[in-house]
Amino acid sequence: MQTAFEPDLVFAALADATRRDIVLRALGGREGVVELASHYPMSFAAVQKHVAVLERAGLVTKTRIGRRKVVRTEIEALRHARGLLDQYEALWRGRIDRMTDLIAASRGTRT
Amino acid sequence: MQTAFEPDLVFAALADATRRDIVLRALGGREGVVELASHYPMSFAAVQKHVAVLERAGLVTKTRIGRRKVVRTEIEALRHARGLLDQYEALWRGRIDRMTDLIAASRGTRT
DNA sequence: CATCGATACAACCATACGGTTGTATGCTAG
DNA sequence: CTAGCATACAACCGTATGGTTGTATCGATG
Repeated sequence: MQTAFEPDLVFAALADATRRDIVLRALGGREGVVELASHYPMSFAAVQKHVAVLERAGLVTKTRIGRRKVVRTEIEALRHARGLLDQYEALWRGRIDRMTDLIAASRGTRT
Repeated sequence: MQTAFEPDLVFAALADATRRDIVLRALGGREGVVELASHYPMSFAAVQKHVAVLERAGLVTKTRIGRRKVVRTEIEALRHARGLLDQYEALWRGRIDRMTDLIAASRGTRT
């Protein structure tokens, strides 16, 4: 079972450049936390925390391989986030339609 | 000129349920800050701060109408955020393609 | 001009966040 | 079993965030 989609956690996780970069690197699903950490000018522990944030948000998963844990991006979570923004746009279009309807209605039927 | 798209600010702004709701309500572009505040169980000043966060992120704009300032969602900013997630997915597909290429290449030419 | 309604802003508090270092756990290899 | 690498976690620090209340500004109106 996957982690439930929590918009707060997902958007908060994406609100940091380092974490967005980790998401990109983890698309390959080959690097462990040490390899990931080597790319950033901060301590290993800091990167580990970022990975933990991404993991809680469901954006990445870790799978043990030997003595390492490989980090892999969950593309579905990204799609889910995108879908939420899609909904906003759909609602927006819905409002436009409704306003258009109102205008049409008021032109036709007064009141 | 519009506010530059700052992923950190945009995603951080979207990482709060109250702010996401304000974005939805402001799609209509009719309510002032007081009207918006009336929908939430917090002080007027708190809602005002949320609106300010959204404004800094470029997700909403305020326009003076009489003595009120009407808050309206900038749908383009939402599209922009969605576009970034689209790019992630595109990159992901790119990786798949590249991996497929690698596999094909290694089948042909052995390392 | 005095007032009132709508908005803005400052000061303050508690908690969360991003970073650090240090210590503990888990696997793999000799 | 011991050694060592990869990972995890705890404690700590400075700053940001989300909330509060109180005061100040701005614009319309009597």
